[in-house]
Amino acid sequence: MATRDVPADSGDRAPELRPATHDFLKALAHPTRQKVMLLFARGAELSVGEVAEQAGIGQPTASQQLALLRRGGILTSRREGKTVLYRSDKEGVTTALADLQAYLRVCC
Amino acid sequence: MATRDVPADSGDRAPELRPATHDFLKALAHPTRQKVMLLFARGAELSVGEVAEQAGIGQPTASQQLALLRRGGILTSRREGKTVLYRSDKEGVTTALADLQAYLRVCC
DNA sequence: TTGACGTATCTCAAAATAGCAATACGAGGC
DNA sequence: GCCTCGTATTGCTATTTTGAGATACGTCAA
Repeated sequence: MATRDVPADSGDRAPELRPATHDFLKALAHPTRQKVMLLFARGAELSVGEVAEQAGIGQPTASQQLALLRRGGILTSRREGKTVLYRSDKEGVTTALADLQAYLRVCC
Repeated sequence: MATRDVPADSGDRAPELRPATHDFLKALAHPTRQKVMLLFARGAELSVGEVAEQAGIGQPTASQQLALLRRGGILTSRREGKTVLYRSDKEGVTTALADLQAYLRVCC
């Protein structure tokens, strides 16, 4: 019963992936969301409708996938009047990447 | 027709994730496989049966998940008589991580 | 308030995935 | 050859995920 009592990284290294990093991996592990992310190159800030149009998906689908990417710490959003603008979350990505590397250092 | 003619990184940057990196992300984006990977800490070399037992999963399931991890470039395998021994693929992980970072540099 | 516009949520069908039992394959030992 | 052990593959079902249509919510203008 001492296999997963450690919360996050109490000691020298992280024993397993943080839930946030798991969401990060799941968010990126799908072609549609990978394509969506490329729309945000160079710090572009896009509305849900723009993402839907440029990615060739419906508006509800875009809203859902953007929410998943935000949960994964890859995007952030802010309201601008009626529209919601998304942009990449550089800090969230850095954090997830660091946790992933720490995990891989342990098991590889 | 000029959306995905580039093989990997012919120019300055990688426009999208390589298929191998996609498999890498999918392989890691699941709790069972994350748990399995922790069994390979410190360069441990394990048979399919050992993984099944230590991870608390059936032998066919272990075989399948190990195959997915191998396809993702995270594990390698070799035969030793009747048993097949898996261990982490340090080089594959490094390659996938580098491609992932290049991708994130573009879109974030 | 009402109406218009953009976004989020709900509901559902199709597709992908995880896991197991049964079974086939492969490598020794006899 | 046959038998045994370890692994891979084959169905198969249960769960999850994707994507779309319909609809509710939120914000602004009039």
